Amino acid sequence: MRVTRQLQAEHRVAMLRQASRLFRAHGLAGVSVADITHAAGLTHGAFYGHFDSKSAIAAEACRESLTRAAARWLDIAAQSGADPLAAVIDAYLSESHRDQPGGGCALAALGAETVREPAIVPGLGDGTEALLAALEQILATARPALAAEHCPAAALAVLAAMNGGLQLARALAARPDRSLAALAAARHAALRAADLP
Amino acid sequence: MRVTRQLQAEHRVAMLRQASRLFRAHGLAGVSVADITHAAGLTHGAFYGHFDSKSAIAAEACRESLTRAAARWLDIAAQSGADPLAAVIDAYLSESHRDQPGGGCALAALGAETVREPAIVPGLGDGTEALLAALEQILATARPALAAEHCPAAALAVLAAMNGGLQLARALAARPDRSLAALAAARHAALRAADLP
DNA sequence: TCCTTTAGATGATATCCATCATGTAACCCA
DNA sequence: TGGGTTACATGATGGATATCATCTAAAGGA
Repeated sequence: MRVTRQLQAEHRVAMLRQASRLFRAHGLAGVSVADITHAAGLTHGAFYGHFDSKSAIAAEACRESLTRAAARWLDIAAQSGADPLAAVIDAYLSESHRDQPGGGCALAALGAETVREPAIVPGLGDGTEALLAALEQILATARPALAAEHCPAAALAVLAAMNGGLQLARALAARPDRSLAALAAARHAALRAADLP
Repeated sequence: MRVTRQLQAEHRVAMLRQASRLFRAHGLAGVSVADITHAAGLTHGAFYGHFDSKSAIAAEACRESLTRAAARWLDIAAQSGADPLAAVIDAYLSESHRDQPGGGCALAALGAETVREPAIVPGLGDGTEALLAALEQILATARPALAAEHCPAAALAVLAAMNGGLQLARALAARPDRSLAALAAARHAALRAADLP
């Protein structure tokens, strides 16, 4: 039953990836260790050789997922045309993001749950800072008129509007028109939050 | 062991109130039926005579808590001085609200979790609409220059910034200065979201 | 090639919990 | 005021799950 070092590393990555997806889709309590290992093609016995606990993999999944999201934002911004900031905001506050939490932002999907788990807080905090750093960078190039010292506050304001808007749209998902209105309103709020004070 | 009709009604209210507080403080999965009944001074046997299931009390707790929050917002706005909208936003994006989720907004504390529970979604949606209706009413009087047809969108934008800002501040709670900056930035974003388009 | 090490499978354990079943005492109506 | 109703307590149950223990077979160094 033993396995190549290469394969072992792949197993770890697979567990982390599946954990990230499953947690975002079903919440921390909605996913068991066995769910994660099975989704990665293993059994629950493989888990504790790779991770200390369920909380530990959740913390790592949050950090990694948000860090990757930050990189994706920079990509979107780099490949966009007229307004890189608007491109990122539009992608975030989209129907497809609203309807696919498993592939989406971990802050919106897990933030409320993870702040209660001390073992996960650092991972969430680091990941959130990664998102904010990406936003600051985008703001610095996309909004040259914005003074550099205002960029951190603007990034916080933009992320608040994005995150809150996505969750609002999900809370109103049973009322499709209201949910769409929430996405649109949050897009405006996020864009306006990046304006000069 | 039987009890006055009056007392029975009080028991129901007590369970609902404790459930609301406990769920917001510890999440849906972090609170058991026995936790709720014990917090209300009863045992778990009393529960199913009053509520159909844990999900049912959670749905009712969400609806009731948010409806009450909407009323409190109207109170704050009515009793405030210069800017009623700013008063509501300041109270929401305060350190004390950030640090006391058990007494705070159910949308921010439970939104991400409850959207995954079909039985709770209606309660959350209704409660969210109550918040939005209160905001629209406040906007209508506090921002007379805002056209009536823009009030719903403005309310959505304001609530998105408020909710997202609170969660962002909680996610960054381990970095006190950043957390405060998130509250301040979200206050600006929420206020600005209420400006004319 | 052989032996040690070890990744992962299988199985076990202990806990927790939602919900149901039953008992009892006391409210409330007649 | 007495008996039927019933709110709540106690106890039971079945399922789920985090984590630990053990086993085995193959990897990888000598």
